[in-house]
Amino acid sequence: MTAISPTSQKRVAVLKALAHPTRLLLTERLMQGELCVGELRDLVGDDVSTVSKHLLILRHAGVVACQKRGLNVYYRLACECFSDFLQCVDQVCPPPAMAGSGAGVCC
Amino acid sequence: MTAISPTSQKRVAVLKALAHPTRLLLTERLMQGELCVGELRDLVGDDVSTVSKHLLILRHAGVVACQKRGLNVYYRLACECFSDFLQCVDQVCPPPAMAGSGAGVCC
DNA sequence: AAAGCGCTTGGCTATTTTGCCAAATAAGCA
DNA sequence: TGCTTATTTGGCAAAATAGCCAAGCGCTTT
Repeated sequence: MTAISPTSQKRVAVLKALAHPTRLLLTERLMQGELCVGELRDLVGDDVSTVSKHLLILRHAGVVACQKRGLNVYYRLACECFSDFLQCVDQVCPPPAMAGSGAGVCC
Repeated sequence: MTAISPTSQKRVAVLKALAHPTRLLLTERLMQGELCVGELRDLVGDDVSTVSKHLLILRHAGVVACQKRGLNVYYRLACECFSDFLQCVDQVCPPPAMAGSGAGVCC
């Protein structure tokens, strides 16, 4: 019955935000640079409203940030360390494609 | 409508496994060393069957591994790089408690 | 072999999440 | 001002997840 610490709560929020195929795809794509909602919708193929809600969740978790310019809202990563983060995820247990490539130091 | 890559699928599996307060707590605790299911149940306070199912999810994602010894099943982290992983999570956007401590390089 | 202990699995309900449509809002343009 | 475009919000039904109880299974001990 150990209580959950504020730090762990924040971790869960970030992890939850990224633990969805569409939201991870959006975030991975934003590593290449900012995009507006319409462009992101084309990328994932969902309804715009759905994409907008996914982006809200990512924003809420502090993963992405946005800026309105004219009619468009441009989204970008809230921090550049995201590629390091993905490398860490892959190292927890390397994905099949990378197994044996030496990329994962454990498992 | 971009398809999800096998690598991203694996990432989602890992992230999903950890994106639950109880499962994150279990995993954080296993950083200190292996424990059996009964001990982990005492830690989180849920029903044993619930804990067992959480552990199955973590095992399936490759986060933890287990070994049966006598009557008990002992769980441990599948790889030692997990503390690095947590640091990465915290850096995506530092938790309130660590904000301003210099621990997070971005946001 | 029978009973006890630790864990897992099956099954069920409650809760949460997802994703669509429709409507509302905001900003540029005729 | 009114129209069009880009995005967000509300609301709902479908799907996924969580957590409890009960039953099953494998070891160990007697």
